[in-house]
Amino acid sequence: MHFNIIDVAEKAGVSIATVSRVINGSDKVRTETRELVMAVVEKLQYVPNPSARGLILKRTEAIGLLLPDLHGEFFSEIIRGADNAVQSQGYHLIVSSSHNDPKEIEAALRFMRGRVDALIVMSPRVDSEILLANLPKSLPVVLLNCRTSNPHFDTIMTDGFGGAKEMTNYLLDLGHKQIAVITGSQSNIESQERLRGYRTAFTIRGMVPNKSIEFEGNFTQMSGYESVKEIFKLKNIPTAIFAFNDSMAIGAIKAIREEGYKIPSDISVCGFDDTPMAKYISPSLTSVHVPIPELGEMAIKRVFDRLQKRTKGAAAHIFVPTSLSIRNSCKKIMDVDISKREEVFNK
Amino acid sequence: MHFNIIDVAEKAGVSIATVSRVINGSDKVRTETRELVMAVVEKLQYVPNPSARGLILKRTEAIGLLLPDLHGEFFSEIIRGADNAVQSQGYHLIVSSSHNDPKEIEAALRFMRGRVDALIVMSPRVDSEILLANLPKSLPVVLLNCRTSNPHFDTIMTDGFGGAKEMTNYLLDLGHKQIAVITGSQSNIESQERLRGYRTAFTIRGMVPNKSIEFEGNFTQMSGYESVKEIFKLKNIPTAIFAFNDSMAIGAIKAIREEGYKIPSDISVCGFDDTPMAKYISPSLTSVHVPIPELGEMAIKRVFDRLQKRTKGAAAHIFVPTSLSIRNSCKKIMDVDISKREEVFNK
DNA sequence: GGAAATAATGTAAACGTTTACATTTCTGGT
DNA sequence: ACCAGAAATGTAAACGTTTACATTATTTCC
Repeated sequence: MHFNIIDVAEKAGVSIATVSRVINGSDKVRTETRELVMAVVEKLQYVPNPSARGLILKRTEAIGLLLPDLHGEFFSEIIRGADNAVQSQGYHLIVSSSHNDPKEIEAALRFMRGRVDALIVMSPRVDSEILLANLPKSLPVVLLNCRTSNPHFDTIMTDGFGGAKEMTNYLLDLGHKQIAVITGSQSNIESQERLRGYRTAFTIRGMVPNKSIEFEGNFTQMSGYESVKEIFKLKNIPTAIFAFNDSMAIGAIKAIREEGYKIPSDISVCGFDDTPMAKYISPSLTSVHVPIPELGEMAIKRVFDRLQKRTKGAAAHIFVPTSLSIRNSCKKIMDVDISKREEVFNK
Repeated sequence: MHFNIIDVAEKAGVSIATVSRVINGSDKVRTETRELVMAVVEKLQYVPNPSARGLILKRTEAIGLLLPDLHGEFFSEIIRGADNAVQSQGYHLIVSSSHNDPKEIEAALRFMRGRVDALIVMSPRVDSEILLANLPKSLPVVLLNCRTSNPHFDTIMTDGFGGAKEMTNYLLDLGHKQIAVITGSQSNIESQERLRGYRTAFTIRGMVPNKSIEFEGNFTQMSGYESVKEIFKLKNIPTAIFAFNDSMAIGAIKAIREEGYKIPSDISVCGFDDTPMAKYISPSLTSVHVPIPELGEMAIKRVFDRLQKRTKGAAAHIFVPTSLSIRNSCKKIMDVDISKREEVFNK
């Protein structure tokens, strides 16, 4: 039961061209007629049909945001940052999430084609390289934390390597030597980067990271919890646990306490991402700070730059630095403590 | 640089009608020609233009989801449930969030018009009644936790009243009498419902709720934290604190500990929503369980029923019950304890 | 007052589909 | 071999806009 431009034109006694001009604000149309038309528009509650508009204009005023399965606060913070940024430009966000395997992403991508003016893709799986290869090159695309050898796309990457290295260094400086990690899924490139950073921190000091205390999680609280249960089967309990996101750190903390250990006095724990939650749990969580909403915001900004041709030329590769948010979940190790549990795993 | 149906038709040596028929799977077209066409489609990577399609078909295969500002895990869980449900039907979700004031919602609504086949609206502000009144009645709309006197729309409401009442009862049964609440924004109808439930639990027992220990938060961790700081300025510290969502409960816990009190032995704390986080923090949080992803799922199901005309007739008003997830953050009050702090505020 | 310039408005094509209806091509029965 | 009927394919209108270009109305200037 919607009116179209013809209805408006008839009721106002003008041509559809005039109505169109009024609607689009542009051009010179007599104030008198403009007001007349606007009155009719108002009365009829006329809203231009976006399909018809999109068909001829070839733009939709929407930006597509492709996310993997969303757990925890991370992705909603991304959405928040992105949505705020698009709205300031009168654009809108089309979010498609909850797909991890390339097949689903492809379906989502097909859906997006023609419905959005630009695309922000977050596909952290290693095997999505192929997929990323044949992303539509007809629209601006920004890759968020994706690995690709294709230099054609703008990318934004957080420094997972540097962040993990810094955190590991921090723990080493506190005197920890047996630092277990709980990683994300093996096929997740962010997790890979963080693992690389973790290991590098050791090797830089001439130590060798102990691969037997690297546990694979999947970024959920439960996987953090379960990994710790595994950790406690070890002969020598590590003195610190580095979870590769905050959710797993929280799961880890629960498990550690169930085993009767205190944090940080018995075991230090830290996370990654520094989600809003981190500073509120107890002990407040030491974490690698990632500017999450800003990530979404930056991606949107980039996309608008492309859209408005402010930025032409080669793809940009933005590297977002991380920092340490040091709180109360990690503690300098007591020599006494170590002696009870230390194992000679480094020279 | 995209091909259209005409390109495909030409390359395949058939008419566009035939191509269309092949694309849409329907109708009788010779297997031979079908394969021929499909081959061309494949080669040209042809994807039908959704605008053109939407224009003539008047459907978009997208469902709009309108959310308020998203904080914490609640809304991302809603999205998760909804997205999973739409994907199983080959549909997609257009999420628009981060707007609280009616003006913004209206803009989002205008944007949605013509872009979606149905709408799910979550607008928990009291003053959005007007807005809800002139929601498009040309499409199926499901209202999620919205108050409206308009019986025209399908609604899904969680039983905030019942949940809060039950939780308050539980606390009263544990012997608590001074139960502070930290509410959401005053203008939030869910918060109002919960408050009503809280008060009712008292009055049912012939007690009168102490309004001076009702604190207004805004569903963020920080507001929970700050409310507790206020609470500790009181002469008589309540023995229990009931936060109207889990995020605020977490903020509250932090503040309580900073004041040197233990949970639950000194003060009991409970939340609302039972987000995934709740069972992992420590002490694990007693909370009113709300089936969050299921809420999104139900809304989508309802919308599809309408879309496929399986459900005609009057609007349905679904009432989603809540339940108590009892964990370790609340404790039976010791008589000794109360005596130290009790105030005669009920008969 | 009237030509020239300018401003306002109108006309019609185009965007890329779907589908009712028209046409062509097959099939099988005589 | 031919025809009826069925099956496959094609033609063209329709969906609701925008906009180049054409037309008409208004102003400006002598």
